[in-house]
Amino acid sequence: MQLHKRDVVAAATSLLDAYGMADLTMRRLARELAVSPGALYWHFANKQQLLGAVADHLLPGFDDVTGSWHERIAALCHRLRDALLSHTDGAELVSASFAAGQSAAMDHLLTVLGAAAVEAGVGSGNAELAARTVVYYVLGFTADEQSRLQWDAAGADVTQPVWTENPTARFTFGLQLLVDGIAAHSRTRS
Amino acid sequence: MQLHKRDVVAAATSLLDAYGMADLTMRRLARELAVSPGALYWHFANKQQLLGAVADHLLPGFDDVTGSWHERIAALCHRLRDALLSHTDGAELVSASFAAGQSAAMDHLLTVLGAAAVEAGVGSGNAELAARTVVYYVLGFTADEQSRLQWDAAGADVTQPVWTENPTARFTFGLQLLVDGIAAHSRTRS
DNA sequence: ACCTGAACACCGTTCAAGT
DNA sequence: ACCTGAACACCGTTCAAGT
Repeated sequence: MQLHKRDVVAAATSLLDAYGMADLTMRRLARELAVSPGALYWHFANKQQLLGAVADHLLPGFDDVTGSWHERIAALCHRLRDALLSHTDGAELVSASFAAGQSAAMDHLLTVLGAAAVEAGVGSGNAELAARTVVYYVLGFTADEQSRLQWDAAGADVTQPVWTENPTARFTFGLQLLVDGIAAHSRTRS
Repeated sequence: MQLHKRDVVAAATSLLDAYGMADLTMRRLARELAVSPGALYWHFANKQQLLGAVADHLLPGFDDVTGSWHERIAALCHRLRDALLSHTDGAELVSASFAAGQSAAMDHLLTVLGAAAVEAGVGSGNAELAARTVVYYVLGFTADEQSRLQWDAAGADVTQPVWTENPTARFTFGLQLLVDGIAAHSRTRS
């Protein structure tokens, strides 16, 4: 039976969920699919491209978000965080794919966030940067949160400092900081 | 002649500068130092710890920064960015070490930034998060900037989009956004 | 105390050759 | 067009044994 891109991505996703990024290797994935490692390179140019496809598979849509510009930013960020937290090492995977420019979904999110920033009154030359700043925050915060979560789940019973409590409330606070910053720049032209 | 931690870190730094993170391997480093790979494990528990030491070696001090809280934040962030840009893959290395909790220098920066946030009037429970948000921004922005810089330098003559011009001005703009956000939270208690 | 030698258990990627 | 088999050139880490 023929191997399709979507089968590879599905198998990679379940490997990720079960064992994490360190065990998401081309060889292990090939073994899981009962093909030779080389077979994957017929469908994907390299590992980065495959990881980008996995990232896009686990990310949600970002188009059906409505409301004022700051409501949209908040909703988009919570949606991104939720998706990342739903998969083992999700934040790490998406961060890497975003940095490598291999995630179409993240590029699209940037566009949608940029539009919200423009609506907030940020000059169009700076809107993309405002959008990127928001993305850096969500990825950084969530990667941090997730590594602590997974560390705890792995049985490390070290008592965490106060600041790891109420992660959602803390996430919202940091987000509000960015939204306020964008609002303060409403009168910035570019 | 005995191998010392500082020799290992120095050799690792020059390997990094010359060939980048992908070639900064334990085996290659051992070869450069004319020792066996196992020798490195007498001085460092693992690769992450060694990379953390390299990160701390290339980072500057963060204590002699004066001025108002927003001047201090700006100065600290510019100093961090400058250090990252001074070494091949500097942003990537420090990001990884920070995420892995292996950089004492970054932990210290967090403290200093947190103090500035407290002085800005952010509740002490949220100051650390404000500090982290600033760090996520600097690391994210600079990693992005540096990967484009290094790509160009490697001879890719693709015309970059408008938004890659004036990186320092763009960096300052994004930073201002965060500073404004922190200022807006001056009356937040925690 | 500090290091070697050699092994263990892997990697990503390429490519001639097969079907 | 799609895949196998086998190779190429590596990895990080461990550990008995040496000095």
